[in-house]
This record gives sequence, C-alpha cells and structure tokens, in this order.
Amino acid sequence: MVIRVSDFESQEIRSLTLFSGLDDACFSTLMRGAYVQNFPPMIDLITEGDKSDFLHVLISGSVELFANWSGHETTMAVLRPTSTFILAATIRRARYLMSARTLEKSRIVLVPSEDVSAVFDLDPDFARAVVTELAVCYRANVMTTKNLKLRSSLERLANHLLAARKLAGDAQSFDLGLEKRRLASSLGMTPENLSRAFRQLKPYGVAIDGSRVMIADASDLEGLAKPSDLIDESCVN
Amino acid sequence: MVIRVSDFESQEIRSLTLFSGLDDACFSTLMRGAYVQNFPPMIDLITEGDKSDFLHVLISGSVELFANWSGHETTMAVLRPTSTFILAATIRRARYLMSARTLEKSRIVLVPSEDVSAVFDLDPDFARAVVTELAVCYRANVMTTKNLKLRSSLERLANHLLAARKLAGDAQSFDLGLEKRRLASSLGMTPENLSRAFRQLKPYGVAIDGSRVMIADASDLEGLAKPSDLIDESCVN
DNA sequence: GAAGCTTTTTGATTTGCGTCAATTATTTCG
DNA sequence: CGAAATAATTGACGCAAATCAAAAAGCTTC
Repeated sequence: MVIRVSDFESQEIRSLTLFSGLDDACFSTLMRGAYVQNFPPMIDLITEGDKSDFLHVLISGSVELFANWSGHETTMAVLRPTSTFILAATIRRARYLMSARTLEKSRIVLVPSEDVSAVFDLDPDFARAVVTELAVCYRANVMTTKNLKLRSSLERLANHLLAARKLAGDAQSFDLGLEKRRLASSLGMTPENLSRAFRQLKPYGVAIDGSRVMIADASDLEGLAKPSDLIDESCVN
Repeated sequence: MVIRVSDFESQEIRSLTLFSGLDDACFSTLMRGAYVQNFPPMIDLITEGDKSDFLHVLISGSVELFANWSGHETTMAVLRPTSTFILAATIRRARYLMSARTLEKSRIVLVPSEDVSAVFDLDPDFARAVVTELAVCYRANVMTTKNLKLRSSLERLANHLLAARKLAGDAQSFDLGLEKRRLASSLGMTPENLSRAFRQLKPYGVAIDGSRVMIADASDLEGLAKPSDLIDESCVN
C-alpha cells in the first residue's frame, strides 16, 4: 500500500537544502510519486550491488550506511534526520556502493529516481540544489579519507568527540548517539580498541558513562585532536 | 599573459564527458574565459584551504592531489589526461580540501568558476553533465574509503596492480606510471612497506623491475586480491 | 525479577605496519 | 661523465592495533 507524504512531513522535507529552492509545482511532482514508510530498527533498506530506484530521505530515526567485502563489514556513516541518501547512485542510475539499514525505528520518504531525474531537467533551481548537495557529500567523503589516512585511531576518536560536542551545542556532557561498536567501525577501529582509546583520553578530561560523554575541558582535548575545518567540518551525509 | 585554448585542445576538452553534451555557444562561453598554461614538474597548482577560482582540466602530463595534516602528507589521487579536478570546490565556491601539484610537465586548462556557474544555469545539458561527473567522483571516493577500511595494504596493492593491468589493456607487463613512494602513499602505506609487499606478491606471479610490472597469471593474483566492481571500478578522478 | 542474550570491558598475545638506520640503486645536473 | 642528490631496498626494532579469550555490565523477554 502506498502512503502519501503528509503536509507536515512535506514541510520538513522542503526545509532540506536539496528541496528548499524548488518551486511548488516541481516539489509537488516529486512528492506525488513519493511515499513514506515506517521501519522498525535493524531493517535492511538497500543492499550494495542492487540497482538504485529511489532517492531516500530520512525523516526520523537513524540509518547506518555500511559496506561489505570478503567477510568484513564496515560502517560508512550514520545518518540522522533530516538527510537524503544514495543521491549519487540515483543520479548515475547505477548500482549502490553501500548498503543501508535502520538503527532505530525510522520514517523514510522514497522518491522515485525517474521523478528526481525529470525534475532535475525541468527546474534549474533543483538542478543547482542537487549539484550542491552532491558537492557537499563529495567533500564530506574527501574529509573521511583524509581522516583515515592522516590520523591515528586515537586522534580520530578525539576529533569525533569534539565534533559531537559541537553538534550538541558545546554542552559539557552529551549522548554518544550510537552503539560503541558502530562508532568503532565508523572510526575504522575495533570495539576493543575503542574501549582502550576512551581510557587513553581520560588524561585529557574525557569521561564516559555508558553512552554519556563528558568533556571537562575542550581546549585540552583539542591539543591532542588538532581539529581542522578541512577535515572535521560537521556534515552528516 | 593569457593564452587562449587552441582549436585542437578545444576538441580534446570537448571529448570529456563533462563537456560533450554542451551546445557550441555555451562551450565557447566556457572556453572564452579559459586559458591554458604549461607547468614544469613539481609545481604547486593549488593549496588546500585556499578559495577556489578555477575549474582545472588536465590536458597532458600528470597531477597529484594530496593533503596535509599536522606534519603528515598523503596522496589522495594521481590524475592523468584528460580529467577535470576540484569540481566540487568550484561548485560550492568553497575552500579546497586538497592541494595539487604537477608530477610531470603538464598542460592545464583553467576555466573561471563564474563561467562554470553561469553555463550551469544556462545549459541544462551542462548541468546534467556536471552532476554526472560529480556523482562519478563521489562514487570513486566511496570506493577509496571502502578500499582503505576493508582491505589490508597487501590486498590494496594486489588490487591496484590488477586495475593498472586492466588499464594497460590486460598487457602481461606494464609501467607503474608513478614513483613508488607516491603509489605507497596513495595506497595508504609507507615506501618500505610497499617494497616488502611487492616481495610478498612474488609467490602470486608478480615481478617488478624498476617501474615495470609483470603479472604472470592474473587469475592467481585475483585469488588473493578478490577484486570487486563495487570497489575497484577504474575511475580516474 | 531471574534467565539469557548482547554489548562492553579487560587482559594476554600476535601481527601488521611504521620507524630508524644503513646500503644499494637510480636520477639529476654541473 | 662523474659527483651529488634522491629513491628504493633491506634489516632490526618498536608500537599501534587486531585477535583471542574471558569476565563484567547492560539489555531483553518472559
């Protein structure tokens, strides 16, 4: 059964950079073919290698992008609302390079690839929005690569914590927001190593209780992390 | 002094996917403001952190994209003709995330960012070409991340050699095409470790003499490398 | 609230890979 | 061409991080 996108959600989707510049007619075209779906946690949404059919928009909950090779699995990113995913595959009409699963109960809008393509040609503003969104994602990916190749796992963790703190409005304490094993995988390390890394950060004023992180003095941690806006600019997708 | 783009080079640039669909008027607009420049080897073209002003098109020679952090440097990619670079920064009008330098004597076309932007709005075909190019680059980057996170350095080398062999038309022997230390950096390893890795590949029929690589039996090496078109699809940029 | 699961932590051990240092090969350039 | 510089290789060593194993702590679920 197809479930239409509600007006309320429409509003929310519209607030995304990808859709904000769009004129009403075009936006309606996109939403007409789109449908919303609720998913329980740990549901596979897409599998790498499959052909892409829909642009996904995460409205609530959280989604993990991950990849497999030769028996190994790695977390590529953890997405939170409101963000789009697999835009590149949608545009290329190519096979997915990553798989996706829900982590929490999630609400997701699915926009048919053909509609995205059609509106792209119809509305120059949308075209510009798509290319901007893609450029942002591209740059985020470059940052990921730099992060992996230039930093040790301890430095990656330190920078992640500083970024998370910033996202939490520079709060003195904040929630980790995801399981530690997934954080570990996303940072390119094992859960065991992450656990030890947290202890190594104690002298820098980092305390952790469950999923609650407390950073006593951010500038202390920054001394170790050496954050750079050419690597750490917070960009979800 | 501004050097115009020759007709011959014009032809070559046009053959790029980015420009192929473009109508003549728009292409002329782009080329009118563009200029060509010759660079000796080892010349810094752009520096990460600087604001982007030009879309770069490599016509001949080769260019290294690299990044620095806290005293470390890593090779992000080595480009060969004909390819564009820093398209994402151009579109976002943002600061470069990577630096670039010539490796060989190179000929490069510089297209002002404003012109790219203007033609993007003017010509839907160009808009589509830009978004396609960007999507390709994005996907290449995702592959890089998967390569780094899912494979050991030996596996990365093995897959690189198989990809290079393919690029050389499945020739039994081919040139490495870049210094070993840059290859090492681009694969995320040290020169010393690369040297050892080459020796480890001997039992798999890999021989190396200077920059000449010989692969006796590709299928043998594939047994180790386990190449996947979701990671190894050859895409330069 | 206890039983059974999963996740996290901790410790012991191994290993892949980086670092340091020295030698050999290769390239550059006067 | 030969000297100097740069790259590549090799060996010894150390460290970061993975693996293995087991205990502890958190979650479910009935």
